[in-house]
Amino acid sequence: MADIDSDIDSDIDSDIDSGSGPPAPRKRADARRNEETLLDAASAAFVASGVDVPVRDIAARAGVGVGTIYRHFPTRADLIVAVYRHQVEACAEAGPALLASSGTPHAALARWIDLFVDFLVTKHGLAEALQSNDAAFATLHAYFLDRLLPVCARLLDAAAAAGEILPGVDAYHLLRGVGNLCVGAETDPRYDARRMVALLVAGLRLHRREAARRETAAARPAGASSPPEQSQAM
Amino acid sequence: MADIDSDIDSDIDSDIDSGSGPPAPRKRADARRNEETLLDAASAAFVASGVDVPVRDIAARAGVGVGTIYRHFPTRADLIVAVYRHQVEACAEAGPALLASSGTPHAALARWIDLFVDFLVTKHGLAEALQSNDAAFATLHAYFLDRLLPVCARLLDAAAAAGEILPGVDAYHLLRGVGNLCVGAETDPRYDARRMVALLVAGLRLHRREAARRETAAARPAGASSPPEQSQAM
DNA sequence: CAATATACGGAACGCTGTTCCGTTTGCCAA
DNA sequence: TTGGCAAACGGAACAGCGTTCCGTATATTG
Repeated sequence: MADIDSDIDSDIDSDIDSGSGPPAPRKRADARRNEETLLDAASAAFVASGVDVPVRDIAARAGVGVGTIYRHFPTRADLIVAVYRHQVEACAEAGPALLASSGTPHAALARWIDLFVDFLVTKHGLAEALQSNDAAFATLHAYFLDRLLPVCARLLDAAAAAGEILPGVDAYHLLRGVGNLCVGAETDPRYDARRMVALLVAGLRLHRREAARRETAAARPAGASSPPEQSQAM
Repeated sequence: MADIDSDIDSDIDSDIDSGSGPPAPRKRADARRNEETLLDAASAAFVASGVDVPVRDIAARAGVGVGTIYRHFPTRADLIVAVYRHQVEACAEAGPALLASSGTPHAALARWIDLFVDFLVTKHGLAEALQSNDAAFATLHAYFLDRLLPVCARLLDAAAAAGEILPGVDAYHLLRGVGNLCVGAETDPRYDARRMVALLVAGLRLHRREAARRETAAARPAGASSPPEQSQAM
């Protein structure tokens, strides 16, 4: 499975007057240099010690003071987003492509989730950070949701429209569930997150029997309709 | 759904010479009193601020110094285990009971997992602590596994033997997956862990079509047997 | 009522994230 | 080229955490 590209941002100051807002008074040269250095250092530090590596370590790697980090990236989430921006973007863009190239919408969904899982699982502590409700990670949360939620929703809708999965599962739940299942995937050799995710994805498939039941239920007056199998677990 | 009992240990020093090992020279009265006070304080603090409440807060609640906590409970995990021991025990004991009383093994499994999820979801941060690979939580991990893994395995085996679920899913994976799905269930109102767990449990069901395919595959020479639907996601 | 082992309290240490300000440095205009 | 100033830097300093350690207090026992 081809993984998403993993090079580092090089278009840091590419917002040179995009036409809207205040003129953006152009940053100093050393500032731009440091920002790039910091991204490299952070990327390396994340690989070595996870995304929750001490700020001082990143600063030391980059050869700057801690103040410089906070000036460029007010929260840790901003730094994480900057480091993984390209990969998240690639994952988002892969969604529509998979929908077009895959046999069925469900296959596309499964493949896309695979991509997402591969990404999460190979970044120490990213999954953990994503579910953390620490205020420092709010930006991270927001960014991932902003980029990936629409993609996931579209795949989900397509699969539901094709009658392959049961409707009513929203993208947020799925994304969050998948993210949750990835927690600890790297540190625990006994645990295989991919397998559990596959089970989850399998769980939302609509099977012949359920589909039939669902149709007869739809024909009857709505209300106490008995939802499919997994509801017996509630 | 009846939840597990939630009273606090009162048989702290019930190991008064159980016959084995060194004579256990009987603790001082104030020590026993403090241990109980600490359990109460910790229980209250966990409810108020989650299981990762600062040690000092627990100490303040109990009216003791932090040293006293560490003397009684060397690691935070020991304290957590002590507080929730009864409930975990009850959950473990409910397994065989459910297997006997429920219609099918799969129903028993689903109900038991419900019990487990209800327990996890109502304890702030417990799920998070369970997957944390922080060394401080090793005891917690070990205890939960020790008590719940055999129960889960037995339910799983029963369901597999009845042909209701696909074999080859081991109890550790399931327990861990369910635990993972419970992370953040309390703090994120948009997320419904129970629903995702239900999906996961549904995912391991063996359906008519798959069962048939599985049988023909078993009849053929083993090796490149194509596993059921969810494998297309791998 | 001593003597002593046991347990207690909380100061102290080390490691975090985060802020803040004196100092340095790039930039531009004179 | 140079002077001045805004921008950026570095790291000391602060606050909050877990954990350790030891002088002090106290329950127990003879």
